[in-house]
Amino acid sequence: MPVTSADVARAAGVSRTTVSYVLNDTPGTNISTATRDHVLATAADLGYAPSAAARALRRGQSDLVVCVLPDWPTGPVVDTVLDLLTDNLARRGLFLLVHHHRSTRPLRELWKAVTPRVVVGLTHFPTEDLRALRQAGIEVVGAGSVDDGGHPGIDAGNQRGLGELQVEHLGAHGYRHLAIATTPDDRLREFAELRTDGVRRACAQAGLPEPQLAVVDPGVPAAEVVRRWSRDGVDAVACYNDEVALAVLAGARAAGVEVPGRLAVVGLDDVPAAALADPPLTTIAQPSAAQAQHLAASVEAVLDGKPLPPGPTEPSRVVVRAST
Amino acid sequence: MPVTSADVARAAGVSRTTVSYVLNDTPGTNISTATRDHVLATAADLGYAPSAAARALRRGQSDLVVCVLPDWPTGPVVDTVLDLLTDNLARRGLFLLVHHHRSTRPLRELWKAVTPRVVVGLTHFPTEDLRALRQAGIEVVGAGSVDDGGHPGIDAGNQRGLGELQVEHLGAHGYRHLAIATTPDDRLREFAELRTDGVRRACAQAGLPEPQLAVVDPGVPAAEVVRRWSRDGVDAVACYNDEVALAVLAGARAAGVEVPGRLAVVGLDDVPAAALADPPLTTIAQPSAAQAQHLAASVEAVLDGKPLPPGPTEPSRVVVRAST
DNA sequence: CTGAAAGCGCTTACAG
DNA sequence: CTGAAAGCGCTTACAG
Repeated sequence: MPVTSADVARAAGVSRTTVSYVLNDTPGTNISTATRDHVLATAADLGYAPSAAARALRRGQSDLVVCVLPDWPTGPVVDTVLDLLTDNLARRGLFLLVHHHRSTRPLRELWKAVTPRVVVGLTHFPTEDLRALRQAGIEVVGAGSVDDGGHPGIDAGNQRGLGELQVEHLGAHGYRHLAIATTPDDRLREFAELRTDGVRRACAQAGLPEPQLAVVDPGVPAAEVVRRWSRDGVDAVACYNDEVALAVLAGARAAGVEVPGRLAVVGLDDVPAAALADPPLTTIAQPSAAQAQHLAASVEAVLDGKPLPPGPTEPSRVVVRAST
Repeated sequence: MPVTSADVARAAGVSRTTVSYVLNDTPGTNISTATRDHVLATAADLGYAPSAAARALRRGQSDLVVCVLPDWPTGPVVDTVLDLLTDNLARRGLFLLVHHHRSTRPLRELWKAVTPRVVVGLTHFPTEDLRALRQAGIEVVGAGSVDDGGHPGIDAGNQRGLGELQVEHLGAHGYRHLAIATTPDDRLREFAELRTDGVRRACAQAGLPEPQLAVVDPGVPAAEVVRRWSRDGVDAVACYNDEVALAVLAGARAAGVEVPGRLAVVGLDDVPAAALADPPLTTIAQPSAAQAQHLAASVEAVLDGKPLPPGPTEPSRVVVRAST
C-alpha cells in the first residue's frame, strides 16, 4: 500500500496542509524549522512518494512535455534536439519524456496514459489527433500536419533540396554520369524517395543524364555495385546518407576503383566517421544545431503563449573532403 | 477550457457512466450501437481528450513505464534496448517513456511529475530514491544500487572484462607493446577508467609491459599520437570504442603507419562503420541483443510479480577483422 | 501558524 | 440498459 500525504501527516502529527506546504516549499507560508524538519524526516522515513496523478489533476496541468519520435532510425540531429530540449525545459521545471512511436499503436492511446503540457512531434500526426490535442489544451509543436505540408517533422520540407545540393556540388566539379545509392531501410522510404527525387530533378535541370538507382546495404562493402557503375561509366554517386556512402567507399576499395579518380562519392549527414573515412568523405551537413535551437525556441514560445519564431534560415551546406 | 467526460455526457444526452463505458470499451456492458456511435461522434466532435491524471488517480496506477537514460552519450546497445522494450510493453498496453537524465536535476523531482508502473534504470540511482520508489509501489529494474555493486546500469559490471578481452586477443596474436587510446569525453570517464583498468590488469597478468595511455579525440585523425607510438615501439593499441579506433586508423593512414603491420588496432562496440573501415576494424561485440532481451524479460517478470530471470550468459566476443 | 473542507476528472460498484 | 454517488490523493483558498 503506497504511503499518502495523509499518512505522513498522521505520523508527523500535523495536518495534510502542513505536509503539502513543507514538501512543496510553498512560498508565502511560514513553517517553523522544527516542524519542517520533522515532516521531512517522517516523509523520508515512511518512504513517501507523492502521487503525480493526484498532483496533476489538482493543479490542472502536468510538468511534462512529451516528444514523439518517428518509427524510423534517428540520427545525430535528433540527439542534439533532445539534449537541448531537455536542458531548456529543465530550466522551467518541466521534464522531457520521449516516446518512440510504433505504427502499431495509435497515439490516441498514449494521451490516455499521459497528459503533457506540450507535445513535440518529430513525426507526422493524424489531423484529428492534432485537433483533439489542441482542443484539450495540449499544444503541439513541430509535427507536420496536412495543413502545413503533410510531411514528417524536422526540416522534412527540404529533403529534395539535400539531393539537389549533392548534384550541384558534383556538377560543379565536372562529374556528369551520376548514380544514386539509396537505403534498403523501408522505414526511411519516404525520405529516400524525396532525396532521390531531388537528385533526379537537379540532374534534369543541369542537363545531366538520368542517374541510375542502386540499393546499398549500409552494413557491407558494396563492391558489386561499384563494379557495375564502373562498367557503365558512372563517375559519381550521391548517397542517401553517410552510412551508405561508407559502404560505397569500402566497396570501391574492395573493387580496386579509385576514389575520387574513377568514382566520386558524396554522403549526407556529416557523421563523425565521415571525416575519418578513406578517403575522407565529402558530405552534406544539415544545420542540426540551428534546427534544434529553433525547435526548442518554438516550445518556449508555445509555453509562453507567444507567436512561433521564424524558421531557421541557416542552410544545409556541402562539407568538401577528398572523396569528390 | 478542456472538454471533460461530463461535457460529452451532457452533449450526448447520456450519463457519464455511459460515456466511460463506451470510451473504454468496458467489458461486460451492453450499450446499443446507436448510443455507442452517438457518444463516439459527440466525443470526436467536441475534441474530447481524457485526463490521464484523473484516470490514473482513479485506477490507482498508470500505464506508463519510464526508462531513465544516463547523462552520457549512449550507443547502439541502448537503442536496441529501447526498441525492444517499447514493443514488449506495447503488447501489454503499456507505454515506454524515456527520460534523458541530467545530473543537474534530481530524479526525485521527476516522480512528482509522473508515477510510472515500473522504472527501468540504465544508470545508477541514489539508494534513498530507490527505496522511496519501491515503497511507493514502483518497481525498479536494471538500476545498479549500492547493494549490487554501485555501478551504472547495463552490463556495467563487465567493463573491465572488455579491456581484458582486447588484451587477450592482441596477446594471442603476438603483440607485446600495447597502448591505450581513451576518450576525452568526461561523461564517459567512469567507463573509460574501468576499461583502462582492465587493459592494464590483463597486461600485468600476461607479463606485458605497462601500456601507455593517450587521449584520442574521436573527431579527428590521430596522426600525432600514432607517430609517437611508432617512435616508442608500440605495436598495438586498445581503443575505448570504435569511434576512437576509427580516429586512430585515420591517424595511421595520415602518418603513413601501416595497419596492422606496424600498428594493430582493436576497437570496441562493433558499430556498422567498423566493418567498412580501411582496414576493416577488429573490435569487441557486446551481446546487445541478449542484454536487451534480459532487461525486457526483467521488466516483464517484475510486472507479473515473478522472480527476476538469470542474467544473460552470452559473453562479449572479439570480431576479428584486418586491423590486428 | 495549522486544520477542515472542497474539488480537480475519472471509473465503477450499486441501485434502479 | 442507464443514472447518482463515492472516492482515488493532492493543493489551496478559507477560517480559526
